[in-house]
Amino acid sequence: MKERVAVIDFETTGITPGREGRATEIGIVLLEGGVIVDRFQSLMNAGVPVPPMIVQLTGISSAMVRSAPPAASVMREAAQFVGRAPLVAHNASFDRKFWDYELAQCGLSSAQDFACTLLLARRLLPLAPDHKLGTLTRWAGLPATGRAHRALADAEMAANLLRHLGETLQQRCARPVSHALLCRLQKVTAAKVPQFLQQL
DNA sequence: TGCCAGGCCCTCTTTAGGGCCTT
Repeated sequence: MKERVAVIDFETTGITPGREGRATEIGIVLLEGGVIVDRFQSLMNAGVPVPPMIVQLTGISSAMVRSAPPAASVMREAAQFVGRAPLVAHNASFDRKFWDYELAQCGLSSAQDFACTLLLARRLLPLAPDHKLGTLTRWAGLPATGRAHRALADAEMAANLLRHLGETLQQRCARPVSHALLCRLQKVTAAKVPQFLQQL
């Protein structure tokens, strides 16, 4: 995939954006031609405490968040860093909710397409034991990127997985793999993937 | 009042239910 894409991951205080869930950290990896060309990572302070379960999961504490830059300024920087690049995330429906919500908090919006490595892995790697990001990374023999459940390490894992999925797709269809093609593929039901690939 | 995610996918399905995946 020659084009530039931005692979994104949020750490948050909960599952649903709003009063209960706010972003605590964002990690973004810019990928060009399958190669990581730039990285962005920042903790962010949205003015909410981090629940103990989340501290245990991510290692991100309320004290760390309190001393971080305001969420709005981090999101403005993140939006500038991403620019017009299409986005990718693992279980993108989750990260998209927080991307849209946190951007809206500082008066910004985003219209980029989101490709989802979870949906793509279910279609292209059906034999994996499960489709968690960590499992897929180990199963495919992709490099370790650091502490799981930290935003930049998870974004790098998802970027490596995206590259692997691109290579897998390339082997199965004789045409260049683009973000637009991945977005089309993830909308095809799993059972119809062979037919979809054959018609390319 | 009490509860509280939601999109996707599979199947013992489609007038539904339950598991996966993200924090």
